[in-house]
Amino acid sequence: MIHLIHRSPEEQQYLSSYEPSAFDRPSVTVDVVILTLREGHLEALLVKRKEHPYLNYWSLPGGFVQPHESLDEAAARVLRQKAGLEGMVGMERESPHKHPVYLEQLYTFGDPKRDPRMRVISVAYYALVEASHIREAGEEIALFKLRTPEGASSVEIFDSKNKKYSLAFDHAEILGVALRRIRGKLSYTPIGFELLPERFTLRQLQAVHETILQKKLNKDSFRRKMLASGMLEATGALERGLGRPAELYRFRREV
Amino acid sequence: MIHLIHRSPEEQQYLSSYEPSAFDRPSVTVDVVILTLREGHLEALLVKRKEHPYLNYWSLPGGFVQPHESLDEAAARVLRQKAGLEGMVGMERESPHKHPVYLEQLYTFGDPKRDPRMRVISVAYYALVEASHIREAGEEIALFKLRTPEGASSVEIFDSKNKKYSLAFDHAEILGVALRRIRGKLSYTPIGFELLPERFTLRQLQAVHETILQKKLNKDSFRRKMLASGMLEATGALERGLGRPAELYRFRREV
DNA sequence: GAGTATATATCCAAAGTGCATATAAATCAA
DNA sequence: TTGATTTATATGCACTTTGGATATATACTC
Repeated sequence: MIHLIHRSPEEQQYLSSYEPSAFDRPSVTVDVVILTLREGHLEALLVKRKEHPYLNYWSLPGGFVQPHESLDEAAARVLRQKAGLEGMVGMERESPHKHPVYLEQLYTFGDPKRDPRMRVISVAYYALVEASHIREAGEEIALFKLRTPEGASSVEIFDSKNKKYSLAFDHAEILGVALRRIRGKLSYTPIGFELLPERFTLRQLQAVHETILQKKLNKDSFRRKMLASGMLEATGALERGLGRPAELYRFRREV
Repeated sequence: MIHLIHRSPEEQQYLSSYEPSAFDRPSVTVDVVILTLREGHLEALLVKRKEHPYLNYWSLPGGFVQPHESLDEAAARVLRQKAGLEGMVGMERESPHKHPVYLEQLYTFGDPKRDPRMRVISVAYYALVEASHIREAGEEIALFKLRTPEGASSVEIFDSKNKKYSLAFDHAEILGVALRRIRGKLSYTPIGFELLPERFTLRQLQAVHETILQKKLNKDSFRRKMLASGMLEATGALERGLGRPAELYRFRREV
């Protein structure tokens, strides 16, 4: 959306002689909160640091923004390189790539002391990923359960054996902002289906919302609200299980 | 919220020998969308550029993030230096300073080509300011009316004579994001009183919401909703005018 | 004091929500 | 095959919320 403007010779002269190193520049990174749902728990994908500072601490996958890539591109690259996922900002999931996931900018963190090495400003993103698309990699990359203590702004993480860990940098704070964002978003968008397969039952969608919001929802009014929103469309197919089969719905992305 | 961790001698050695110039670093600026309400119009404070590129174009007030200040501090500084306003992130308006205003981070813009000189990443903020606190400064700083064309994502600006101008850089886009943010926020927060004096009538608050949302609201249900929210408190004082005097309310910031 | 303007209170119908109950369609066990 | 069980879907109803109309209160102007 940059305006194309005519540049006078004077301006071109100015631009070509411009010396950018006049300012102290911070480093800029992107960190990506990758959220998924497993066994009724909201979990985040974390990577173990192999460098100082916070050596061996678990941290959000991230990386420096490269000179010629946009912030969105940097976030998508981190998603691809660290988690093997194709991310697309703005939930356009119908691309031909393997597993495009919902990706959205979250907030930018710039406390001067958030990294002891130097000034690092981090543009945080969050992604919603269907659990089956995530591959954990042993000691390097793993999913952690999230818990938000009452009234606290940051988040606690637990591994599969329910052992609690501390996060590197201000990443617990970033996770807290991500959880508050997605919870707020649920009140006006059924964003939950980003965590489900393409076709899903209303029950599954409700379970997703309940897990994220940490509270029970009324089944009937949830059904009515979802169907009335016009954002779901019945596929005709049925999900079989114990009891009457349930209609499978899909999100209407074209609207 | 940085974790205090014990640093081993090995780690301290690493930190002191760390050479940060290994990466190409972008410049980082903050740009502040300063919104106010005048004569039933939503307006933004803009400054005329005195340098290339976009010489003599109107632009958002902004500045480079300094090495030792946080992003919030940089935004507050821009507000102070360019508009003479005291900004406080998180709407804590009861500070003893002259005119603390609502200030909140908006979004971060990082297209590699958004500035023709070099890579500049801009962390945008928006501020809500009571019109009486804004001083325009002739040819340098002025308020512009905002208009969002149907379906467009960016914003058009008009001066007091209704002459239309083009904005520098991607600032029209930034204004568009700011307007969408504040409109969305109105649905769950009566943020409108940030644009009013400390004490105001329900009518005034409704007028603010109507101006921002560009649509008429139902008077009675607006009253009920506002009073039921528990966020307003009657002051006992009355606003006199033509007709029956109206109760003056104030926002309950302590809640 | 009459007329006007605006704020506040009351009333009612329409829509939305939480909850209870009824019905439908599958599985499972005899 | 039949009936109990399980889950999905449909229906009914009380309660709340909302939009809209109307009535009343309190100021102003003439």
